[in-house]
Amino acid sequence: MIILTTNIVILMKKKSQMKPKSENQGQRYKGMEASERAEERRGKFLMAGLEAFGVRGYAATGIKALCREAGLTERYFYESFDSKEDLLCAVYRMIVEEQKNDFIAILADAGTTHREKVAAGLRAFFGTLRDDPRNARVQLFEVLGVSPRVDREYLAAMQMMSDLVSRLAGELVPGMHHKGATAWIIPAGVTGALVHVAMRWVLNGYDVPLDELVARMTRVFLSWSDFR
Amino acid sequence: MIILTTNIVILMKKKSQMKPKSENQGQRYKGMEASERAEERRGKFLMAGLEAFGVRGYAATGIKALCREAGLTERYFYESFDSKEDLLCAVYRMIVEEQKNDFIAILADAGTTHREKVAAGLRAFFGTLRDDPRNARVQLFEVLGVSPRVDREYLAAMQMMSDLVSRLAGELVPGMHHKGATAWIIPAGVTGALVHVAMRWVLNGYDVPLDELVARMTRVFLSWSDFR
DNA sequence: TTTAATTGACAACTTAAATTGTCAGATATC
DNA sequence: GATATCTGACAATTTAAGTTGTCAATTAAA
Repeated sequence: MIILTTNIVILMKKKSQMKPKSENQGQRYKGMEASERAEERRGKFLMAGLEAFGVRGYAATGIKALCREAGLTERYFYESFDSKEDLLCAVYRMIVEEQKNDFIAILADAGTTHREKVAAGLRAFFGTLRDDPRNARVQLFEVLGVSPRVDREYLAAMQMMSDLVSRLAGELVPGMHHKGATAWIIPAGVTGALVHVAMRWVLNGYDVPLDELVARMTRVFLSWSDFR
Repeated sequence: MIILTTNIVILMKKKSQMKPKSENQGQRYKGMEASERAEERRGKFLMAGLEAFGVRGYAATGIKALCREAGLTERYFYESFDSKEDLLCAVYRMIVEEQKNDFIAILADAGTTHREKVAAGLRAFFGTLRDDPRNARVQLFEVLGVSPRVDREYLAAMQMMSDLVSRLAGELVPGMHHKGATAWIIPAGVTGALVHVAMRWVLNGYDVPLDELVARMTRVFLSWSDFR
């Protein structure tokens, strides 16, 4: 389910942050500050979420199972996250951020030709999905239709991907910057094509070699750069 | 959530079909046979589902609300459907079937050129989405991530769409039939592009005129037919 | 060694929705 | 007009999960 009444946002009431019973603490434990320990626990939940959502699926995973996976208990889950959905968003952001950074690094690499950049970008995208199927499952399937909030995250990520496509295409064909109300169409189309081909590739068990997939999609991508 | 363990299918135990208390009935009411009345009620639920799912959304719609919308009560809902999910599948199929038939009619129309067929096909696809926003919302957004079963329906519909794209492209470039393990890639890419552009178009309130969208996507489609 | 905060295990509570059941009133047949 | 089926309203039950609360065991500081 994706929210269409995009203007209406229901603000979530911030949880009471689970303060320790007595206020003024900050004791060191296991050689770490309280905030460090909390950070570490948060990280464990992120890893547990990737594993559980990516292997058994979001809907099939309960809070208790997540805690077991993380080796922690419910109280610590609610220390760092408001809900299961909240954790999913955090996991998704982590994944998407990483891919974005990889992609930007490739764009910034001045030592390669434009065509090589396209191939490298596509290789980074599809390669990541192949190398960590949990990652693939979460970002391609599990985030779909969870809630209005997750939908917004998903659409924002798609938008970001379209923007990266635009930048890459813009480098390829310097004069092509569309300005009009239809400038979004081609990048959105490319993004949709990449995501959908990735879905099928994953569902079919990565049955096409990475190199071949990259080569083919590179040709498609390049053919598109002509449109304006 | 999309099921990846595609081989495991949990069969649903068929409901007891809600037989009338005494077996051997078949009385006529309001001038109709029992089966006709049941059919009519089923149809009301299909319409109510399209309206409710398409306007308020699948997750936000409860069984009771659905019954109110249909002007019937729970017992009749369970007469025709196993669950809310079951109704969603039925609504989705209804929508997809109709679009498929439209598309096939266009393919069969011998009086037009191939290029005109492409434009007509795209116009049918995008036009339907614009003319009934409920339909658009259900088929583009609401079916995502509901359950493994709905995911299978969705992926089957995408597969069908890819097949139609292949047929259309095959007519355009007669010699292009790929046979290899990678033949699915380009049609899947086209399908993903169409669906994703449609999503953005709907979310942005149909801000680009239909004609312009069709013209632009037609050019993209045609450029693709060259790939093999 | 003593003490107080922290942690882990798990039970208890809460919530929300689907599903089933009851029964009086409506509708056609005979 | 009498009777049996069908229908609609709505209460009762069931189910399933998230969320909160309790308490003993653990860990580090003093």
